[in-house]
Amino acid sequence: MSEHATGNALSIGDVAKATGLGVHALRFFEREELFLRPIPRTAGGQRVYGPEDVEWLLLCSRLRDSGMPIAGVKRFARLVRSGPGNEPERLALLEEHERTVRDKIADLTASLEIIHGKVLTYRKHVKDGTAAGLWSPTPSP
Amino acid sequence: MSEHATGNALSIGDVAKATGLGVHALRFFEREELFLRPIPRTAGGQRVYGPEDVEWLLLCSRLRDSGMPIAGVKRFARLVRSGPGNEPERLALLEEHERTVRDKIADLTASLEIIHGKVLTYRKHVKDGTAAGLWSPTPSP
DNA sequence: GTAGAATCTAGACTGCAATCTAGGTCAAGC
DNA sequence: GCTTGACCTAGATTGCAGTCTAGATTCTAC
Repeated sequence: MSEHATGNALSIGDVAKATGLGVHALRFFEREELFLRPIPRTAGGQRVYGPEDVEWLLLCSRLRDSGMPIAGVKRFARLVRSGPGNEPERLALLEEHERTVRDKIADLTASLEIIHGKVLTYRKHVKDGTAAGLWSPTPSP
Repeated sequence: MSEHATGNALSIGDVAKATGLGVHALRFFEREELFLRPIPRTAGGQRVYGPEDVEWLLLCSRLRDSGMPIAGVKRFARLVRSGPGNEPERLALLEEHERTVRDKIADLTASLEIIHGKVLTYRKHVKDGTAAGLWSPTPSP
């Protein structure tokens, strides 16, 4: 199934390579109903994916990596699966997630500033050899 | 212990309020040796914290919230506890964490761009009423 | 036609980081 | 002095998100 694809059929291993997900994760996602359609099988029962499944998985990975829980992806998948008519709900879900990602970035940036401040302090003290007694959390340790 | 502090003694509940951590988490942190010193106790066995413990916990929270695992915080605490002389190691640990935080922010920003793109697409289609058929992961769903 | 790689299922297991439980003890206000 | 709320320990449990196992089957290449 990996070779000279007659068109676009992909094995689970191909999809794993293409998405960076493990085969276990792909089967898990299917159990969790994160796909947009029932993945077809060969006569022998092996999964046959199409490129659109890979596309979808890449989006799912983005959502997951940016902190959306499986349950959120599942809700989005369910909306998409249920066809046209619920676009405002999909939009709301995405907007909500966008907000949480922005908040996350803001939090990380705030933490980064503090951490970077510590780094600068330590660099200075290590360079000067004046490091003794360094520790108290702000702004020293 | 919460009232008119004679100086600065804090109960576990006070510290929980001050740091946003739960009392369970504070006891857990102590078992994990994340503190810079053994927390003293009253005659009756109750923990007595000082403001410096709160300061330290606030830094720990920043490190945790920015993705440093407990084991990392523990290593840092151990370095600080073991006194002057290892500042270059502390610096290395903080620099390493700073790098991972920057990477995390970069990843989130990349995801955010994709998500925001979807949001824009959905907004447009919902507004136009042309939403039918929207779904394929890039750039539609 | 057969060896070896890849895949299948159901279900058990992992790791992290708390969080909660049970069964008490302690302390502060009235 | 007593009630009520905060606190104590040790250990069990939770939740999330995979990840792995075992044992069987299928597919691919020679």
